[in-house]
Amino acid sequence: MSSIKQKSITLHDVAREAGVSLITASRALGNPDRVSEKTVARVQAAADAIGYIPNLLAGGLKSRRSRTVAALVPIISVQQFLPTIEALTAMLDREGYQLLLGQTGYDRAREAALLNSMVGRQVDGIVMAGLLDDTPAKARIRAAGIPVVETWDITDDPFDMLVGFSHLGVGRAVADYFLAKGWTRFGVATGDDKRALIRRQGFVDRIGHDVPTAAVPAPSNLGSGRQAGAELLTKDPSIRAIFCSSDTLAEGVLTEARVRGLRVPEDLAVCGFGGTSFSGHLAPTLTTVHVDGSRIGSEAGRILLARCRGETPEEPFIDVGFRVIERESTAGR
Amino acid sequence: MSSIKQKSITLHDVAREAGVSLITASRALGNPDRVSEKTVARVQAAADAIGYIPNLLAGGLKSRRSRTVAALVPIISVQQFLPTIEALTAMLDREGYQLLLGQTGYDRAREAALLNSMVGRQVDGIVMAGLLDDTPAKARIRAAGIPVVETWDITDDPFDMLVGFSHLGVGRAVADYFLAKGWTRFGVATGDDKRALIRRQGFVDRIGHDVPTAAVPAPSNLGSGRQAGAELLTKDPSIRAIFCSSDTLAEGVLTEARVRGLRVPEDLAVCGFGGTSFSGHLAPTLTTVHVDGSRIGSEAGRILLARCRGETPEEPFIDVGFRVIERESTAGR
DNA sequence: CTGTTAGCGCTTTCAA
DNA sequence: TTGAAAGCGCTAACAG
Repeated sequence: MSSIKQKSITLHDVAREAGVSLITASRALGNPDRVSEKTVARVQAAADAIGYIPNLLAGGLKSRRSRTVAALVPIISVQQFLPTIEALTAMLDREGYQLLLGQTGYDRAREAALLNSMVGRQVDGIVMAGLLDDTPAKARIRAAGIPVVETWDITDDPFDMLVGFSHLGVGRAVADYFLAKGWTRFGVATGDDKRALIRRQGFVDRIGHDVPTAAVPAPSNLGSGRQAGAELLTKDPSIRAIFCSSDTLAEGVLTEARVRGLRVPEDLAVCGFGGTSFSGHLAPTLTTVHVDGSRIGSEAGRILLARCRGETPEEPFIDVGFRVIERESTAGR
Repeated sequence: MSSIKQKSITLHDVAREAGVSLITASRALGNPDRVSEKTVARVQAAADAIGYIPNLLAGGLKSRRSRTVAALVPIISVQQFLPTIEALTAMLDREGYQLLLGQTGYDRAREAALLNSMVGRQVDGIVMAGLLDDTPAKARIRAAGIPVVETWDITDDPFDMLVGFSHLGVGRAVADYFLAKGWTRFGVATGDDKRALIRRQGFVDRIGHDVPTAAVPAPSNLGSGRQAGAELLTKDPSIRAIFCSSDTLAEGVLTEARVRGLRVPEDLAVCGFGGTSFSGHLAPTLTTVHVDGSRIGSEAGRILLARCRGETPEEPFIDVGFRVIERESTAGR
């Protein structure tokens, strides 16, 4: 197979084949209501017959709409964001938009570079996992007038639109829940990323005093979860309840507890974060803070597409909330 | 923030600012070796000063290179492919390419539609998770001369380039391993996707007779793994060794076995597939078939980029192989 | 080393 | 309802 691209079939060919002008062919395919039904049918037939595929770069150059949206995540393997990406992609696809994926690697220089690259690609919108970092790219995005949706976090000063929830609130809610259960000896197992540390902060604030903490590099995984669990249980064997910054981390703590002969929840209570589907199928089932990542993706897609169509979404600032789901790992009191 | 895009800063502005012609500015930024160092410096300075970001749509229209690559996966939440996507994205990014992500949803009509859309976006290459389905889009891709890398599978008749391994071989290897251990009562827990079923086929072939099988919908998860485990252990309590089509499924089977009071591996041996990082941190640690998904991504990126540069990769058909990693879940004989 | 010319394929604007 | 003209912002090809 040769990599030389033969000259492709253009709208010109379709027009000739259908016996109409270039622009009529364009309209027949793009704005069928502005052309007679008969003509539309003839152009459609011609396009199908010769296998025409419109060049979206050319169209986008003139119309200034690339029908492309950028999504930036730290690393794609951070499972948290997968349902969001999945829902976003599905929603965009339905409207003929495609998703450009970028990985910042938790690095603001790379984030800035990626954003510039996305601006250069004339994306019609940007969805961020998290808040936009304070880089020079910010000004360019504003200058270019590109709609942005920040997600999975909340702030008083959003760049543009936002779909998220309060991580501080999550930490507090878990602390309240633990306190309501009457426990007194707490620990935290956390990834070292910004939002996880904010959840920890909320937890500590509400508990009222500092709490033994094991921090592992983000993204956390089962192995680092076991490690964090081991660290906490070694450092302070009297710990009775552990708040984990992800369900995966929590699974590691559960595993480590089991290996050490600790019963959950009798000897140790464990709470995760994320509300992943697997959390309900562990043994014991895992208490977690559920966040509707899929909804974040579809809401973000919805308000972004609205703005792409030139509308002004009635509510460009959506708090999807969260809820503590009590399961076996903290039950029984 | 308004969605009206003000007229953007173009190369024209840079040229004027630097006091050179348009094309010299273009070369200074794109092919610096064809322009005097002094001019390059001046143009660079001008571009930086006014915050110029090149319009890649415009450049791509003329040069017929969009610096964009499409990656098609069934669903992004199928974890198997994440390391591949991650490595691919990272490699592309280093060369200034971006990744367009598409989800086929295991549906060939959607796959065909997505491929057409990607062709229309003038992608410079396509990476498929799995083999290209036999759709009309195939002919168009060939006609457009777009390089394609099929991954995670193998065939005698690849469309273009390929980086994968034999699923039949995986099934056989696990059967050989089980047989070498001297076991005789087998079961299979599998997702219902094509490649998982081929692995099962290889397993059954080598075992020499049909084997109790629990099939769950792809993508499999911890819950469906527990379900499959329950189904197998109920249907045939004498089962002694289970081959699972993913590590996640295997984790479900391990969990179900534990809940039922079965010891692994004493009462039941379990083997997964994928070689995910978590498999080594379960308790018991999970025997699995390791596949280097990250390498698949980087090799695919490498040969694809080579072709984008007009080179002919010396080896456009790479078998990355696999290997059975023995761990506690099948140890002890 | 630098510049001029001519488009890439499509859609907007204006006119019929 | 249809068409002609005029570019979108950039780069390939050829001159100078």
